[in-house]
Amino acid sequence: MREEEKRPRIEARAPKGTMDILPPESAKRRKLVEKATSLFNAYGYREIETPAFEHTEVFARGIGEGTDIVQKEMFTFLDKGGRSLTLRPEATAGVARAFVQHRLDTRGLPAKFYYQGPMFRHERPQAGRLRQFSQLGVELMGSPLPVADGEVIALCAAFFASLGVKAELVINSVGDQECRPAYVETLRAYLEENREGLCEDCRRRMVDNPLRVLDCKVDKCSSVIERAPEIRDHLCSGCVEHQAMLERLLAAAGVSFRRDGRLVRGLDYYTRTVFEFQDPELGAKNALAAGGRYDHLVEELGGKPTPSVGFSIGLERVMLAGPDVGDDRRGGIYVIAIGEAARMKAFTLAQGLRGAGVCADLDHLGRSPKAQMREADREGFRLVAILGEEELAGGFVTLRDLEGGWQERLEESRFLEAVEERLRYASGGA
RNA sequence: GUGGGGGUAGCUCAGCCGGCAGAGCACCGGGUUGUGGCCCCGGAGGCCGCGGGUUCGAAUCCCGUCCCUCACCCCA
Repeated sequence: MREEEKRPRIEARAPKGTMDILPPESAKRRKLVEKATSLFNAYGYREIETPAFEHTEVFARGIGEGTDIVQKEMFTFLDKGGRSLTLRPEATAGVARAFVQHRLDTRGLPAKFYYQGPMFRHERPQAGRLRQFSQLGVELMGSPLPVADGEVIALCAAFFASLGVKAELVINSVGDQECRPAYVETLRAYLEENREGLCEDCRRRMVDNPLRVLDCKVDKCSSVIERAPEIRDHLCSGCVEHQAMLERLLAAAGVSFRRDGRLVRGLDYYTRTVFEFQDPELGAKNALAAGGRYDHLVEELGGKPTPSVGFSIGLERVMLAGPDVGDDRRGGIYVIAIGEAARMKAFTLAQGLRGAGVCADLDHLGRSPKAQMREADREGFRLVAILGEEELAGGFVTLRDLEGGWQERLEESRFLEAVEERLRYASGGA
């Protein structure tokens, strides 16, 4: 005991960039996830779970050695055999790896998966950016056609619509292996000529990833960027047609969008379509969801060419956008015992209710009737069962409705049926 | 990795021209020998982030340090 007092206090705090999800919030998140996954199911996607960490090469190869994610944002560690492992910074590379490992192409294409779970990036946290965060997403693998892009984008739009979240869709094409290399060279040459007008970061970027200069928000660069050659004017005919068809599909589906030639995503695997759903009111971290086509990722990881498209939604960011996941209705029943004799009865009554599938709780602190009542109210119960000397003697239970305020006496034999009846009107239950 | 703001009760914050550590909300109890919310009364709850310095005296001034937060880069 004395020695324990000398030990320094432990830091009872979640690590930087991580957070605990506490009750009212946790229920809201759960509802949001359920809403999303049932929507994914409705579109024919089935769940895939991949590990929270992979061999580091999966991400280095898949996402791209030159990306910020791989260069500075990965949680990487060695296992006891000296093998390098990395906590997944995103899900697509792992899904693609699983696709290759299990020869999922042999089950018939396209393969449609959704996933949900924590991702990890070693970054400085800020609003809407955490080191551990949750993503929900889908992958439609094996189709090169614009209808695949159109489907996943429409699905994502439907998700935001169902939550009443305003999310503005921005799309672009980053070209493919046929036209992008030439464009990148054109762009690099242009930037080289105008390096005087670029910030330091961009001078560095133009060497290993010129596309990202287009994303720069530094004022100094804006005039150079505005006059820069646009990918749109350098796409090959295949990419032009793909983009045009996608836009027609979106228009036909009633999905509105904005084209932005400067939208460039930070992952190297994207080809042709890239898109983001942005919340203009959310501030700096305004991308609620993002995705695109990745026609060569599966080959890159050792599989057959498998053109694919997908997106992922940032759960925490959607939560910040104030999604409508329905009201919390009162439900369930709290059993109040008055007097010691009644406590035994209250316990068995609660057990009986629970056994019948009714949400029921009771006092665990031996508190006064008033305190039990207050507890029932605070915890959001719809009904209260009251058991006292009178009830015990008369063989009945007093049932009170906390929402309506009325109360009634019920014969014990008819009690369960009556409770179920009342709660049915209250919809759902806690 | 770079810059700004901030660490005082569970939460949101006041106190900061040094002089007894406060408010609102939340929590617990009472007002109602067995009845919630509203109201009234009471109670509990603090290494004033941590370490050092100045001073008779530091939440307050100085130095260091850690942490949180917002923003940049980048990203969901």
